[in-house]
Amino acid sequence: MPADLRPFADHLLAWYDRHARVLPWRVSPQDRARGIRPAPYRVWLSEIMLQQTTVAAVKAYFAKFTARWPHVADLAAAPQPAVLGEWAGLGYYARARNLHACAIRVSEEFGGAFPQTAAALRTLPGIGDYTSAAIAAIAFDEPAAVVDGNVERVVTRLFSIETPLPQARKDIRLRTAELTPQERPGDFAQAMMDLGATICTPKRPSCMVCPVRPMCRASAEGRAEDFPVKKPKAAVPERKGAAFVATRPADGAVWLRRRDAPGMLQGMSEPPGTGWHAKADGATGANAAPFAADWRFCGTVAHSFTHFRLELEVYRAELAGDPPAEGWWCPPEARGAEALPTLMQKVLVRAEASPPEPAATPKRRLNR
DNA sequence: CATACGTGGCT
DNA sequence: TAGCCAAGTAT
Repeated sequence: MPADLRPFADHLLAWYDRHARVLPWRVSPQDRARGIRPAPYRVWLSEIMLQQTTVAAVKAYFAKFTARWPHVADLAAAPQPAVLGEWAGLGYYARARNLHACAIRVSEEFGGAFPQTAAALRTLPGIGDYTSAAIAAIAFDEPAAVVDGNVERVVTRLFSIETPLPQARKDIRLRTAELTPQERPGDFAQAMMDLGATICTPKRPSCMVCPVRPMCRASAEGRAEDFPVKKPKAAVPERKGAAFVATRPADGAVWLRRRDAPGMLQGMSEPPGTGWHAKADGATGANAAPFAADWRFCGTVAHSFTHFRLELEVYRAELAGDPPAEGWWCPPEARGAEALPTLMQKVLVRAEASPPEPAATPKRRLNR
């Protein structure tokens, strides 16, 4: 490390010693100094959950997962639907599928012990550049360059990097590697993320109380908020479709199926529905039902995904017997364990909140 | 390098 | 409110 960068890590770590956030998956810098190490399983699990996800949202899920599956072998032994069921609501469901696959590989190929280098961790499903470096640094003291969105923000401000993201990534990684100390690399990584989360925030950063302000070029120039520079995003298109909620009068069960096709919400549960088409394609309606029934329109559900906005028409019908389709009845008491993404939770609420009679707009039944 | 991939909170 | 943002990865 260049001599003029050493004070950065020292100042940051001194600040971290006093201001580290207390988090369920974290070992405090004081305990860490006493030789206490975080369990790699807990570090890994928290890092996967925290990908593009807020600390506040993760806490409850981390508690549920560690209570139900205390060790990686427990998770590896679980059926995938159970894992998806616990993950439901957290989003980015490929993470849950990869989490399970990773647990199985660690159990089968590594005897239940996570590999200890970033390079080896990087080969596991769901573990990329950031997560491999974070686990290696936090759990195994490897001085890896840990670069997440917080670090990108901190580093682009430190050096007033004008190159827009993602073009600037390589430069940011090299700068982070130079800043990272040989000692306490895990605390350093967590300190950078805490700094980004609490002081060096995207908007209205608290430069006046920042422990590294003397070393920050953007702050000196009074333009911290100008970084990182980002490439403008494309507008999100709108799509529409329909969902059909069949209920069983005897116990209020709803008919669900599994989304098997690769793509959105793969592996998750849903009431049967149409594909999601460009809004301009028009007509959905009860005619699109997967099987004939007395479908009643219940209103629409709007939901925003990262790359498109969706408007779903919701229909409901009571069924005497089983529908001629793949799926299963989910009684009310089993609802909580279902792998229902938030969108589908909204659909069920919409269907069940709608009055039973009469049909809002009588739609012709032209279904097969 | 660009795009697909969820969700909830905040401004 | 519409947009932005949060401890990214896979392809």
